[in-house]
Amino acid sequence: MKILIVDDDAELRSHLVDILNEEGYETDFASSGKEALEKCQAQTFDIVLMDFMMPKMSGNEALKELRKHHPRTKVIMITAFASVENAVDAIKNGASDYISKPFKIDDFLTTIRRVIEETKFENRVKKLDQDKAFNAIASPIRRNILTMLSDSGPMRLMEITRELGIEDHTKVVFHLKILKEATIIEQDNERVYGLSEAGYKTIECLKKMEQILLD
Amino acid sequence: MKILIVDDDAELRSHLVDILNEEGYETDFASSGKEALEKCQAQTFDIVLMDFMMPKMSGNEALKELRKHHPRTKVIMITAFASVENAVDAIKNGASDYISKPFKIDDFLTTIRRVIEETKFENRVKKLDQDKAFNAIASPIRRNILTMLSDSGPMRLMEITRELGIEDHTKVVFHLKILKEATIIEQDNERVYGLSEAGYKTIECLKKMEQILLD
DNA sequence: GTTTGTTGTGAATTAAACTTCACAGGTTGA
DNA sequence: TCAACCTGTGAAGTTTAATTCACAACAAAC
Repeated sequence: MKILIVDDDAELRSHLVDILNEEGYETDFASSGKEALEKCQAQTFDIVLMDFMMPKMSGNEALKELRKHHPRTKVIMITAFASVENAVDAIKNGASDYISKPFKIDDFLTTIRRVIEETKFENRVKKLDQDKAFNAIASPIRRNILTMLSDSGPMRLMEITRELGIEDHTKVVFHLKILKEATIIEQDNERVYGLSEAGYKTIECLKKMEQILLD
Repeated sequence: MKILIVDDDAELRSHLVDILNEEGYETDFASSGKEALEKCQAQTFDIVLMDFMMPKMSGNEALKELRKHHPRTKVIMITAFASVENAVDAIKNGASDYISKPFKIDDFLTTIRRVIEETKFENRVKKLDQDKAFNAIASPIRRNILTMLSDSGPMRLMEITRELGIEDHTKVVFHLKILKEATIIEQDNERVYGLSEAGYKTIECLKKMEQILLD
């Protein structure tokens, strides 16, 4: 777990770094929003801990930029105790949580841990989705279905079945179900099968792989 | 099967087009090497039939260009009867076969059919290779092995086994064998496993897919 | 209103992928 | 030389994926 601490107050910054190091986290720090963005460009952090109030680029601006370019790193904002609206603002802009100054070390660590758990959980879910997608495109039949849907647009069950030259339609139903569970294809209310948003991305990948593998 | 006939002699050209159409092939024609390249750019041909001797861009030049930009379309050259060295030249430059002028229609068709059979065979083999590759990357374990080899360079069996946290090394052997059969990884004479040329391409694909699927 | 075609479900079977186990040759180091 | 480790094979067992079959709801066509 790599954590970046961003604060213009050198004393607080190094204090937080010490605490987190003691807990076994890998840390780095930045004294401004600009420096933080540069460090995030160079390496990948799991969590960024950022002060809301900073000179020049405000924490909120840096937050927006971060979420735009590194959607997978979580941001925790440090706000002044009084300003609830700042905290709400931060959440709206994509912060995972906020900590009000002054805070107890225990509360601080609890927040960090919770966000880490959330991150881990999200990653597990994404891994599962990925596994499904890779499995879905592992079968030649399913790849055929996908390229068909890509070339000819949405199709009905029996159209697909006949185009594939398969006699038993339940076999096709089986494969369509797998593609649907992987959210690669979807069915409209008239039961027509078509590529989903993720499906178009998958097709893109497929095309690239075929091209690369065929030469 | 789409065939492109390239010849500056309009009479011979339309004669060949007629013969091939009668045989049920889809045809198109061009009167110069330049025109042929343009047509190949716009659409994909399975076979290009090209006269060796043409004004301006020679058949040989056009052949080279074609092979460079469209390695999957086969080229059959038409040469003058006397010039054996031209035929040899054509083969060296990547032509699949050649036909000496004048020729009998039967011989001509036999050559066309042979090249078509070759193409079909090659495509079947490539399809099989592709299936293997997609299967190989369908397993999370094997994807882990690939990313490990990509990140850390070549590794020995037990290094891989321990890094994966697997107790039974024969399990890893099983997966390595599949990756080896898909020619994604290879073993040097000291039994160290490393990515093959196709392996690097596969990793590239994997990275792209992961990135696309994760967002 | 009966037939024909479409779109499914759920259980049973078959096939393929994966794992585990027993064993064995080869190398290294004490 | 003997013990410890690495690398692997082949068979048996387990699990998962894929196919086939029997059946059914629903719609359209005759």
